[in-house]
Amino acid sequence: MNGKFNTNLLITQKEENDNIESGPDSPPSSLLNDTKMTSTSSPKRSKREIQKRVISVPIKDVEGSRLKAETAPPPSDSWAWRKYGQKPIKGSPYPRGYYRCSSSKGCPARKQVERSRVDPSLLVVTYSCEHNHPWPPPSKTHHHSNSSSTKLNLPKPEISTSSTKPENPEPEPEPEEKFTDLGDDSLISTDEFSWFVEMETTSSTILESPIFADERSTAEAEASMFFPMGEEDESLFADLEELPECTAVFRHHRGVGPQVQIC
DNA sequence: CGAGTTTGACCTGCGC
DNA sequence: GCGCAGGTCAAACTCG
Repeated sequence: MNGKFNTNLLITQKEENDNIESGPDSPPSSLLNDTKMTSTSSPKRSKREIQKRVISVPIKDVEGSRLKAETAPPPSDSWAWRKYGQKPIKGSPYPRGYYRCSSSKGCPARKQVERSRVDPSLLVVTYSCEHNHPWPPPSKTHHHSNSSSTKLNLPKPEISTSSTKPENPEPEPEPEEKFTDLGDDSLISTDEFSWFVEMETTSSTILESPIFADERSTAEAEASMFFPMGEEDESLFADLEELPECTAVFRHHRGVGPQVQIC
C-alpha cells in the first residue's frame, strides 16, 4: 500500500522555476509570476495565480505498483488524486501524468508526475494550485475516513501487497498545525497553502530511508542539494511526537532510518 | 454502479 | 502566421 511507498519517500522541494532538469539556475524570485508551465493553457486560469512546487520521489518505492502506465504512480500524499491525462514529453523518454485533486469537489489542486530525466529513478512531482482559489484542504474532512484506498491515488492493491498485515494506510496529516511550521519558510507563506506545506512535510519526514540511502546515492546527492536535512529536522520531528493518536508518526534518525509508530 | 484510468482530440501559449 | 509542445477535456473502458 502506500505505506510502503511513504516509508521511502524522498522529497526535494523547489520552486517550479527551479526545475529539476535545468538545475537551480533559474531565479526563484517570483513565486507567482509567470512561468511557462504555469500557463496550464486553460483559458479559465490565470498564469499568475498558479503556484507550483516540485518534489522528487525515488521511483523505486512505487515501482511495480502500476506499471501499466509508463509513468510511475504518483506518490501518495494524503490527498486523492485523479488522473486526467498523460502526455509524452519531448526530450523525455517518460510521459507525464496529469492528476487532479479529487479529495473534494471543485478542488483546483493538480499535480504532474513524471520521471526525472536526470535520474529516471526519481519521480518528479509538480504540485500546482491557484493562489486565489479557496483551498479546501481535504485533510480535516476526509481524513478520518481516509482508509478509503480507492480515494487515495495509491498503487493498486494488487501489487504492493507484500505485507499481509494491514498497515496504516498512511500518516494522516491531521496534525496540520504541527506541520505548518515544519515546511519551508520561503516558498509558502499563505494560510491557504498550508495544505501544501503539510503535504510536503508529511512526506519529508520520511526523507532518509535506509533503502534510499543504500541504493540511491546519486539521487540522494541530488536530493540533498535541495532538501538538506539538518539538526533542525530533529526538532521538527520532535514536534511530530505530539501528533494525535491514530496517526503514524515518522521519526527521523540518521543512520537508523525512519521509525514508524502506528497507534 | 461509482470512481478511477486510458487515450485521442482539442485548445492555448510560445518560438521562429 | 505557422508549427510545435504542453495542458486539458471527455468519451470509452476498467475495476472493485
